[in-house]
Amino acid sequence: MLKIYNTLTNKKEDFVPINHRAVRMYVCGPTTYDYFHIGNGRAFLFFDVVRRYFQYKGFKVLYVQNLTDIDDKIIQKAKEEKTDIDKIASKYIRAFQEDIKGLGIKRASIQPKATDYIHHMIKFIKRLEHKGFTYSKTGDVYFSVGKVKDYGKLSGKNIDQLKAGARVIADMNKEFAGDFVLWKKAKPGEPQWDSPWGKGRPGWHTECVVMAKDILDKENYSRRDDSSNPAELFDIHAGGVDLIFPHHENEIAQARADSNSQLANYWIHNGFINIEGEKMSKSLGNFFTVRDILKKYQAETIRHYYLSKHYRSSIDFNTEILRDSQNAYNKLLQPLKEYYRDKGTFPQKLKCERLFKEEFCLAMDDDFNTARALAVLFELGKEIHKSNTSKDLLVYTLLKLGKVVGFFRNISAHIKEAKQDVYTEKLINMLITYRNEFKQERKWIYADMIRDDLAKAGIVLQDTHEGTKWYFKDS
RNA sequence: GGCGACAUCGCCAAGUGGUAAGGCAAGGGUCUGCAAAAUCCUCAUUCCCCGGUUCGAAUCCGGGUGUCGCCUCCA
Repeated sequence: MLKIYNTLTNKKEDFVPINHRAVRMYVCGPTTYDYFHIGNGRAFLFFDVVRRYFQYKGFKVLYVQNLTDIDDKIIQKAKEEKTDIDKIASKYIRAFQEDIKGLGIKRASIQPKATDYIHHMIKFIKRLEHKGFTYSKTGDVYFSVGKVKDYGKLSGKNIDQLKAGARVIADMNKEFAGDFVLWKKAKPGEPQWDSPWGKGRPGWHTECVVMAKDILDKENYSRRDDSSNPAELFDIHAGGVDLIFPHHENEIAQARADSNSQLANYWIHNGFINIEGEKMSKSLGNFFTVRDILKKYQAETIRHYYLSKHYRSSIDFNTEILRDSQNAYNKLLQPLKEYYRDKGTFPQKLKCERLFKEEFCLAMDDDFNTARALAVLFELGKEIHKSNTSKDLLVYTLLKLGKVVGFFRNISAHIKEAKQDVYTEKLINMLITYRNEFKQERKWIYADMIRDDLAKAGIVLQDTHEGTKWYFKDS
């Protein structure tokens, strides 16, 4: 039984999907005003693994990830670069898709853009207004948090505490510091849409609620038969811990106000990445973009790094830790490389070795304990070396389970690639022949010269029982 | 001021009542003309400190100490 830690209840709970054959997830996506950093990357990648695991278990997965393409920061960036927000947004949406792909993350089933939903949002805000949850002043529309029962349940806060909160900056138009803006009046020169409250744009907290509902409608995900579930629900709504408050809290508040829905049954939040013990964030400026890290490290290295610790813990980032992950991942790759070099292919269509599979699933079922799951893969790798009789089965199992966490992407192509250039291969084989001649004649100096010079060119020679093998240093 | 999390080998990191997974690094062996790579073996009687509960605690309780997060845009 899969157990998931639910922020809503602060407990590990048995996962019971709304539909027993399908899982619907909504994962908060990027605000597209910059390249995303490795902290964002952790969330995107981890929830990709969650999705893969559900698929591995036989669920059909609806994976929705929004793109926030209208927002203060985008407007700010557009001003700085003296261009308009569409250009900024589309540039970074494209970059987002590229970097996601670079990390080996599967594309979401649906990626709604906030600007495509402005009219839906206006309709939604009108409904909230009609039900008496809002107030408006001079063109801004606010949501009155105090009118929602259970406000603060997700983040474990109560309204009185929020009142006492020392750091809530007073917005003169707000009746209460915890209220949030649903519709923002446009300032001159800002992007704007017509609305019953004048020209303006939606506040950030509204888009996910509206898009989530609409998508379930469109996708024909009907309400659950029993009427105890009053509205469309996702199984999972996910994002980083920083989104718990106020973002997700406010989403729930709106859903409650609108249709007494809690939006999703399970709320999952991943921990932060720290730089030298301190939170990494755009506002602190101490961040690394995934784009830059991908220039130096392969996706699987980064993946290993992310998954080596439980997703709810915070995790440090530095170059040593990536180097460790690189070495670790290469170790995992080794038995596969060896197998492939011997057999020229990988085993197909077997069943996973039972014990390893069980151990792996036990780890993943325990609130996605990827660190424990990786340990199972390493044990499996070790076992492949030792085993004479069941190598095929074990190799197959390693490949299959590894893919659940996103490892071994295009592995056979990757191994083959190095040898594809026929001329290179001929030339290097020629040099190897010469070197062997020198070795026969015990002219070590010349033999070593060939080996050393090739090494400088990035080609490594290995003397083995079956003769001299070579490979490119980075493959 | 309010709320919360965490502290396990040199480093990273699982384990939440039954006697310390895994990875990196390190040391040793095999292989080699020497290397490199690979491979095999070794590597925490002990889990921040002090008390308590228990037949039994890294795990539960109480009290310290330390680190971090949220309460503001943020994954």
